[in-house]
Amino acid sequence: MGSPTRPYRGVSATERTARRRADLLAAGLDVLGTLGWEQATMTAICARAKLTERYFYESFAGRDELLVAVFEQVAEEIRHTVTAALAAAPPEPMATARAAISAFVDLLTDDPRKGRVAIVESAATALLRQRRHQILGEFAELIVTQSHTLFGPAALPAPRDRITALLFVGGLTELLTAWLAGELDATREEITETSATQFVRGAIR
Amino acid sequence: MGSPTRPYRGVSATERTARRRADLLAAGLDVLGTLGWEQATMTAICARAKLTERYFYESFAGRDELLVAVFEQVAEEIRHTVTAALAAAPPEPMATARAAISAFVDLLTDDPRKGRVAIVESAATALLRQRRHQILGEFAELIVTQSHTLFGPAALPAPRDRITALLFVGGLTELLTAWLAGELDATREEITETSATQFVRGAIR
DNA sequence: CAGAACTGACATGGTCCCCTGTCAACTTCT
DNA sequence: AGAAGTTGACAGGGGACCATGTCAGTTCTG
Repeated sequence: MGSPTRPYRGVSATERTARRRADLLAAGLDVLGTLGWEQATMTAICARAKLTERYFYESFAGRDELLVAVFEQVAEEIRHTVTAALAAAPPEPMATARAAISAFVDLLTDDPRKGRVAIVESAATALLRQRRHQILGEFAELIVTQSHTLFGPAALPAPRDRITALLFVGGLTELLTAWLAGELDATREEITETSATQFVRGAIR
Repeated sequence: MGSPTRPYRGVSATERTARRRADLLAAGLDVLGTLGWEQATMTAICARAKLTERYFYESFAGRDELLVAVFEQVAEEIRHTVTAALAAAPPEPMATARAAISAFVDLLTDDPRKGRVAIVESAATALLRQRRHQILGEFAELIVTQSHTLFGPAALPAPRDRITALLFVGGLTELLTAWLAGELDATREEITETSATQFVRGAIR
């Protein structure tokens, strides 16, 4: 059974495999984001996608590879949303921080599955942790850049800029974990406002 | 085969089971802290402890229960070390923060297995995450208390005090993850100093 | 229309680990 | 010394999931 090459039901071969891949990713997001990693088995994901295991291997080498792909899809969406919010915000520290943070929080709360995948389940396996860690590092880098453009020479010098940025992104994820779990008696505004304040305070010399 | 009740090789029954439990915990710390959660199977832990699976069930209901116990043992050690450092430090903000943070960092670097268990592997399963999260909350609470005794009326009001504390403990774990993995080009002093500064800055109105 | 590709449902073997059970060797107590 | 408790080594059933295979039915192509 080689790769399919012919159209079927009016759909080309490449489009069919692409569609199946997308279905698997959607099913993966659904299972991982609602039932968690322990339940996110190949069989369960295939069942939810209404596809056979054979089509799993058509697009992914194994379970981990799909889960990483799911996570990266969410991460990419976050990155896109946040950079868009950064671009749209007035070039003033508090406003910029507020815009970026609330765009992030909105994304995670609008679709709780993405929130859970991005923040909770992304620490389940070694491979996922590795990617999560790497992406958090990229976000920290983004924050470093922003700090320097916002504050210029008043920004922290290296390596304190990066240390502070890591402290901030890591803290934000833990904070949101607690908040999304309902363990923190605080409003959305208190969360974003306090976080933004902490960022602005911490990013200057 | 009920619970053992007689001495054996000069050791009482309760002491023997306690010893086996301790051996299993030590083996669990070793495997979890060096090979990671995926390898931390009951069989592997029993093999390292030189005990049979039967003695596993003597002290623990299953794999998860032992791993949680391992984590809590490390957490308890951290709590003890940090509160001792807090008590010994001069009652001045920067000195207090420095003392607590470097005590924490020392513990994690002196025994890297504990570092990995406390920070990395503690997010592996749902049960572990739950405990980890809960304990991070307790540390945040500790920070809140410290802030109020250190800064008095100048400390942040609720819920901003707690938000900031969660932001800080979460950030510290992520920061140390990156640093312990060697991905951060910074010295131990830069880490503790920058973290302490961020805490002191963030904890006041 | 006939043959080949494609699809979905299902089956099968394999692996790993959990969990229980057996048994011989050793220690303790009577 | 003999009976009973304790220990370590190992065997084996059971379950979950992975990975591959079979097969009938449908759709396309020549």
